[in-house]
Amino acid sequence: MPMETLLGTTTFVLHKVAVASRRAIADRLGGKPGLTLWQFAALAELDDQGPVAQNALATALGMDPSDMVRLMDELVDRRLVARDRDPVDRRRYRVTLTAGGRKALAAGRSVVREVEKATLAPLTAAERAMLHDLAVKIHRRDR
Amino acid sequence: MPMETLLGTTTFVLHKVAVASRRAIADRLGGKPGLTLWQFAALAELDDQGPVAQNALATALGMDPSDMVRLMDELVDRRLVARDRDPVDRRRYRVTLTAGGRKALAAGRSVVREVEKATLAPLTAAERAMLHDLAVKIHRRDR
DNA sequence: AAGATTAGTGGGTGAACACCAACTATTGGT
DNA sequence: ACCAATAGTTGGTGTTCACCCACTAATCTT
Repeated sequence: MPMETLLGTTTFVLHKVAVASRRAIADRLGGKPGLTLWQFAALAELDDQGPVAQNALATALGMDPSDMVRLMDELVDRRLVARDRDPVDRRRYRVTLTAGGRKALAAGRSVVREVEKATLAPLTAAERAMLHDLAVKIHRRDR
Repeated sequence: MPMETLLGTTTFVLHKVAVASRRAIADRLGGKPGLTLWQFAALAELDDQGPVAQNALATALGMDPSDMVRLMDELVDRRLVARDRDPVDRRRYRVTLTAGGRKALAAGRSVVREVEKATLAPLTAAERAMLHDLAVKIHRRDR
């Protein structure tokens, strides 16, 4: 594999693959679950962390707080999350997943699993595990 | 590693890594070589394929022909490529790398190599090779 | 009580991206 | 000669993304 071609650079190929799967996931998240990628990520993060403030959620996902507001506005509208003032510190919200939110999250996860399965189909189970490990290893130092 | 978290989905982590390295490369390409990612890709593709028509270049890179026009306009302006009508079919251009273009490409490549090296630093040489193989394997079926 | 800090909000920006329609010049098919 | 198809060009579109500033309400510091 020639080192000088675009296909010879790992990050380039990685990027191609990642963007393709991102688009596939985004497209299919827009279907049944009716979620954007960010909305899905927010729901997933909420599920991981339990009730949190909007701000914490925003920084956890590496996005601007003002963008998080608008994201939450819609999720609240659709009753996927509940946004109540934190009684301890009334500047903050306590954002929690509703039953509907959990349902949407589950639907989203199954979409992600499907696409992931299709994307990684050319690999054996061992290779998939290896790829995941390597990606995580990079991601850790990288952040 | 829990399958249900965001960090448990391979494509998600892959995407994070890929986007980070893309940004790093784009930032540093903007420095000394003064190139955008697309411009760099075009130069690299030109070097791979030799003189080609703009259209062929556009489809090779998966971009719109009209966007390629504007990209080429700037590269021609900066004398990084020469754009001459193909004498055989005068609808086409024969786009060729100039000496300056080759120089810019070399500078770009060294940037890419540096960033790639830094990005993949947490991995051993064997792991880097493995990662590249896996990425290419996915990319092939995926296209 | 005053001033600094933090959470959330609203409004807005500029760049990148991925297109699309309409047009000219040229060529190939018949 | 005529028509269809192709290469390139121009001038747009709408979306996403990643910000930034100014502001309110609440809290913390002193």
